[in-house]
Amino acid sequence: MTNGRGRPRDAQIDAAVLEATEEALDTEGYSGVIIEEVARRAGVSKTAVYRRWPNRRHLALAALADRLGRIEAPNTGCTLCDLHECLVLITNAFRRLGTGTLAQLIAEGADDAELREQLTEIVLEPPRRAVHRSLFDARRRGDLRDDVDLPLTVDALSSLVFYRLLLGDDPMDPQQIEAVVITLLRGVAADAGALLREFAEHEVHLS
Amino acid sequence: MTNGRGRPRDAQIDAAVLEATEEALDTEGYSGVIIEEVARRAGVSKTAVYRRWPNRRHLALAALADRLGRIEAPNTGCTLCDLHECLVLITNAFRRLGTGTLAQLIAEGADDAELREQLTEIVLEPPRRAVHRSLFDARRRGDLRDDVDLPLTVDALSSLVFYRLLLGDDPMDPQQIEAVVITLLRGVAADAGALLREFAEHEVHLS
Amino acid sequence: MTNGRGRPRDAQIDAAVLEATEEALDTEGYSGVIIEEVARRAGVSKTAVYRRWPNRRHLALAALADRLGRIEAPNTGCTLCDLHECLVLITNAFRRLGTGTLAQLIAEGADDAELREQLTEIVLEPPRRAVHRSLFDARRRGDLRDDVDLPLTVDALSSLVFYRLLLGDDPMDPQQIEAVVITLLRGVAADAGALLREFAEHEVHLS
Amino acid sequence: MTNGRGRPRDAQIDAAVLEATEEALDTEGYSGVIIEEVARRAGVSKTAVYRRWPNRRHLALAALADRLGRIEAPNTGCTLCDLHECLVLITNAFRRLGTGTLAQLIAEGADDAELREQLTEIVLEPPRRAVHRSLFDARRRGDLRDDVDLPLTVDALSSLVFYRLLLGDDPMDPQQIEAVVITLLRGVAADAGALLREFAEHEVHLS
DNA sequence: CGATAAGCGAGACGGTACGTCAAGTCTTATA
DNA sequence: TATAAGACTTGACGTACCGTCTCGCTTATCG
Repeated sequence: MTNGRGRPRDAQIDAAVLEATEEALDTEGYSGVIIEEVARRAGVSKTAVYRRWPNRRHLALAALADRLGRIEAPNTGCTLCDLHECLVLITNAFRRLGTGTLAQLIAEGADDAELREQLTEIVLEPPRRAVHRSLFDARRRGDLRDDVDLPLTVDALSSLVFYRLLLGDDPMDPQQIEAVVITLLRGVAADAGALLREFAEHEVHLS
Repeated sequence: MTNGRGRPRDAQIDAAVLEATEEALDTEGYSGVIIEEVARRAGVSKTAVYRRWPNRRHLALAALADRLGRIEAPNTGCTLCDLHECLVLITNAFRRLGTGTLAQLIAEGADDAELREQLTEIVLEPPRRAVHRSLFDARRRGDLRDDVDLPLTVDALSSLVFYRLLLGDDPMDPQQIEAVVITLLRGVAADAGALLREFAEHEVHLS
Repeated sequence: MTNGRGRPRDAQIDAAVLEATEEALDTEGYSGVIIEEVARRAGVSKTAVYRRWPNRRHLALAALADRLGRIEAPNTGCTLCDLHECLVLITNAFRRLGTGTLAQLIAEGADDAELREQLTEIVLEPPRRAVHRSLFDARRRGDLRDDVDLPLTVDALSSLVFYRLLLGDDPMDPQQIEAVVITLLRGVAADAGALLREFAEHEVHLS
Repeated sequence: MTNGRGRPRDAQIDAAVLEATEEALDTEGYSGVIIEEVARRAGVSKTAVYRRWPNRRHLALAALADRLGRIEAPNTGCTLCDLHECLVLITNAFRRLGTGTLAQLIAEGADDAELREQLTEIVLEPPRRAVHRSLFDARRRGDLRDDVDLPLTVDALSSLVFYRLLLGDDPMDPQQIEAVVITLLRGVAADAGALLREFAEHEVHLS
């Protein structure tokens, strides 16, 4: 792409801008991400910002992605444990985002297909994949009924987390997550009793 | 409140402005709600708009509320039917909203506690109440297990609808709703088999 | 005109509004005469104000006229004394007006012939007439040269007072007025020496 | 000051805006100087205007100053000629200003000390300086009495011009100026007769 | 005495312009 | 090229005040 011709981009600028953006996101929310201000705080010119990200939305998204990091699906062999852990991870990862930030980005996505795609890919898919992975393993182990609609179940589980983040007064706590996972598993498990016993055992070990 | 003193507000103006706003919301989304333009289209002055709603956000919310209207909890005596019907109603009510509108409003709520409150009260609570009502009746009939966490179950059901509206590629269709309701009910039902049989019967009658 | 039919106007309202206007004029200047505020302070409705004065300009002018009151030409028989007294009266009458008020009214007169006329008639002419009267008497007494252009001399004398009010850092004080009157009289007097001697005598009497 | 950093201001914008403002001033008067309109006519954005002048008042003043240009004191050696010429120059320079413009600016000065200062410095002082210069030279030549109060005489002469511009039905014409100058000089001259003879001679030469 | 004609307070209404803000683009000079 | 600085366009915001109009109510005079 940039094949060495001319002055190379200063990598420190990328970092400084992202940091300033994250800070703005934290303290003021998305609408507080004012490019001129971000640039000033990063000790950088507006030009340098726009050279890297085409607009505010993408900058914010980049900052978000930077912060979210990776969510890895746990794999303990205990279905209930895995799912519970998954949802806790997701909740925590998003918790620090101001409510508005994610919503705003979703909103902006309405006018910008590319953004929507990136948002999905970067922010939404990773947690979904983790949940999917856990359920997939569970099914392979024979823990789930054969007729379970996997994608729908993935949605059912992750939706609650996002819903509470976006619209609830506060995000889910571990007990609530446990209750939901148990309830839902009862609906999809081949042998719910066995799963619950296994889960109880693990909990004992943990405590 | 306004005890007849002074010239009364012209109710037609309220109506005209809301209509113009809804139209803008439909065709351009939230960011297309430009007060000056809305006023112009409603044949009304900007002042008249600002006299009623303090800013764009509140206007948009009012228009939304106006459009959403009431969602009434069905009461057929068949738990599965009720819940299914509920979710279908909600999905349809929100479907016509541009994706972004709701998200945008949620986002704006981050900066405006009053708006957030109204948003909850006006937009979010009504569907929740309908679902709650259905579940409440079901429990009274003894259809649900005694240890069911009702509010959490309400969330679990409504969350999926909103999640798909906000973040999904498209909203839920009736089949998917059915699958989810069945799955979830399996987790909370006192006697899932009975409920399913009843549901099947009703469906026969309908077809 | 208003032949007694209907409820008669409340004279107290006229007074209260004028007073409030004058106060506004004093403290904030013409641009501080905000009708709504004036009405509020007078304990009166906007309607009542507009029923009496067609607009802000006329209201302000009325308040000004109310305050200026009458300026009577002195007639001591001593030309220099009369003129001096005249100019002092004028200066004092206008002194309390905020600089801007008069200027603003003049400015508004550019768009409003009626206002301009009234402004001239009510505010500007009275002092001019007093000066004119003094000079006229002086000429009749034979104190002035026969070829003196009376209107121009009137202008020359009053102009300085207004100039200092409108554009100067501060209005004229009595010493300055004396200096000017003497200088100008030297130019128009039939026998300047005599007039000065007479003036000196009067001053002695006064002290 | 601006040491070459950043994009330099476009001088054409200054010019275009001032021109548009002057035009508005001429055709509509001060109240016709509508920033949005001026910007449009200058083919420039409102922001660009506000970057240069903090508000309407200052813009109008700048336009005025731009138009008034310089008034240079004549120096013919003939006191009467110099003064006459001075006043004619001033009258002409201001004649084209709509009556209201100057008055309005004076009025606005009441609320804005900075404006008042600039107004004095830019608009009022130059003509005063020209008159002062003429009188100063005259005194040096011994044409004036020794006890003459120079500043006051300057005021006496210029005041009439401004008075007629602001409050008169029309500005002074050369004959009137001549009459006034002669009258006033009679009051301050060391030897009025000599000055008048000199003046008469010059007039002959000119015709 | 009741109809008629104002006056009045409260406040909605249309209108016009204001000055502000931030986004994103463009133009210099410098590194 | 990249960068900093900052000018520039664009488009909307929310505010302020003007002068008008519409209510419901009060006060006078006239028939």
